[in-house]
Amino acid sequence: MPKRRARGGKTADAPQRPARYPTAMIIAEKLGVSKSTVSRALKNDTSISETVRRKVQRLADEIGYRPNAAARGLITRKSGIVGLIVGESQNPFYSEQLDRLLIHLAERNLQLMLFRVPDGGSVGDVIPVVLQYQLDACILASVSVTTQADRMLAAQELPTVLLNRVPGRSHGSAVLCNNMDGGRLIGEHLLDCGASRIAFIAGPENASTSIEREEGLRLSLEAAGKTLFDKAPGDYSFDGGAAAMRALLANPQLPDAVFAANDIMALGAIDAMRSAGLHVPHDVLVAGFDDITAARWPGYDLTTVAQPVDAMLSRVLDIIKNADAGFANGETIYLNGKLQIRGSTRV
Amino acid sequence: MPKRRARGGKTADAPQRPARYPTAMIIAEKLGVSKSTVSRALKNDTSISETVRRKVQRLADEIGYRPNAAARGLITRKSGIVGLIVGESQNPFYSEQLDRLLIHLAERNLQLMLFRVPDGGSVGDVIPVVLQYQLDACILASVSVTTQADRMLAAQELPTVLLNRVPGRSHGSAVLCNNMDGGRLIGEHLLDCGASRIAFIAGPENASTSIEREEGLRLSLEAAGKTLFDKAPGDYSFDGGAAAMRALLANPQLPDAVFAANDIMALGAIDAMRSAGLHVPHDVLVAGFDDITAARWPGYDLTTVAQPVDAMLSRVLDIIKNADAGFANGETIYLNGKLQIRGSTRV
DNA sequence: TTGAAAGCGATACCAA
DNA sequence: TTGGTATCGCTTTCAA
Repeated sequence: MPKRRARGGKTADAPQRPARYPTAMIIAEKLGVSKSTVSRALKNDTSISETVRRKVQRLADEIGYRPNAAARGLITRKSGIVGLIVGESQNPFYSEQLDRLLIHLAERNLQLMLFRVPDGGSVGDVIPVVLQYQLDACILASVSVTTQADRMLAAQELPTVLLNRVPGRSHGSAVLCNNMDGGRLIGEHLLDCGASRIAFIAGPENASTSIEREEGLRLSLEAAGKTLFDKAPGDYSFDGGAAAMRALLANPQLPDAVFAANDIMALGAIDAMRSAGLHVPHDVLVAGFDDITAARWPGYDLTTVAQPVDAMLSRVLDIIKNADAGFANGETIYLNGKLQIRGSTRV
Repeated sequence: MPKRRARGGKTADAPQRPARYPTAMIIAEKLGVSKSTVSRALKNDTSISETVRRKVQRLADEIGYRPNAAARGLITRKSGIVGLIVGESQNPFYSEQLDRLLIHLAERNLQLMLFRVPDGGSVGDVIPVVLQYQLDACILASVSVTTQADRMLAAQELPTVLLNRVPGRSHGSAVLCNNMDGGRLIGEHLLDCGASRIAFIAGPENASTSIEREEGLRLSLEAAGKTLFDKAPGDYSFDGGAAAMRALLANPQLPDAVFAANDIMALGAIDAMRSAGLHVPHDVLVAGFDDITAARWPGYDLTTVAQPVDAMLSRVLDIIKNADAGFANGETIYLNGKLQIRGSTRV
């Protein structure tokens, strides 16, 4: 007597529950071959006779067989899934970047799982969840990585890449836009335009991107024997940019150029100036950073630094692929942005 | 002699490969209990002694044990993952919606896999990939569902919900904003503002959302004994809205109000009017649909219909949950939007 | 309340 | 080139 089976057995005395979807076993039975053969036939790198390969392939296509990713991942220890951890942010730059990321991933047959850090929480809150899924790698963007989270990640065997975040003490890799260089490009350009009273609208206090962009701006000013004229704190949001601009306008002497640490704040700043009856670029030059779509809208026509998004993502995926192959990973890559001169600084 | 093991066995003669992360088996061994017990202990609904439960729980927390989602999914046939299929689109509305979706999912302990239909492709292209992952459900947004894809999905046991898409012949469910009613709201409002020559800027030709919004507009006009004054084709993009507006401006007589089928086109239309020296709202009233963030920017201050995003997503998740429980699903839910009156129609 | 054992569906080793 | 079999890590009967 055959062994008894708890579920879905194939013995006549057990109730048959039809599979919810075709499995390799079903194909094997229909074709009178072993499931090993079916498995081999469907990835055309292992030794198999062409006749059998085609036979299996045809039936598989016919019944719409798709190997179960979970089962495969269990044994191969590869899920084909990359995780992306994002924070709360209405910055359009991230959604534009996300769209590009999906394209890069698709090119390499990878899928994406998206994790969002809860409002007011930190990366550490989602890491336990992330780890349940056998991700091939994990990208962190638009979130600040606490040292605690840093340690949690370093303790795992999950290859991690920071996108536009300065790496902490972990052994993960990072790909960043050269923010300092970008800040310098803007500074030099504003000086070229004849500006002498240049103000900076900063992002959140601890945002490395903002700090570096400011540093680049300062360096270019120093090189020209000048200093930063004014500075207002912002928060990388449209409203924050507008508020910062109003703060700058409240001072007795106005700047003749403003560099906002990102585009969305620059747009807010422009709106605030217009409300105050000022004209861009005639009264004040304005520049941003990121080159989001709205920066190209004629109503703003914003000079900015375009982040090399595709190049950055390409490097991110290279790192993921190498980590996959078992190479040590712990590189930090800076890629230069490109100055986009538009109407907001054209006098 | 014990059975030979190919990999990672526990017999002394086989080479030991340490687990890459803690498993239930490891906890079981350390605690001298069976892995069944560990499994039971961690979901506190099965019968287990409180002593053992706490003991297991503590060690699990200590070594950071997280059950392998793939292995669990293999047996439970639930992955805890919901898929979202999106098309190519730079409409900010979708990224704002995505952010909300992540929040709704997190509340129910669900994760998200994101699939993007390749440019120029159709949903049918990604369905085979989607099916490899044992998703609990699948949401289709911002993609047109071909009848072919419709059939592919209907043939699967994958609960599917269309978001703002009119359901085809499949047995899937759909949640939509009441676009017709929204169009009516805009029409009535524009008439209230004294407009008499109302033009419409349409979305892509086959977009049901655009067709329905137009229909609502027409109904409200008819009710007032009027007809649509003019219409220009758009494509749901900023540039498309601007181009459509220029087309309207090229006609001998100008409209005194314009309703764009979505916000992003309305913004483009406003920019185009300003470039042409026209003033909004004094020369022309403008209204959109969606209530994206940029609609609130002071530079646009756009009157629009706010889609009830949270209510819609809430219904989507209810449907998913019910489908999960095995209830038949084939409902179509319309939720009314809310008119947001702003400066672009305030005279 | 607990443990042993049978799978979930696939891959990969080994021997034939 | 093929089939048999052991596993991946977990849940779930069934028996104790």
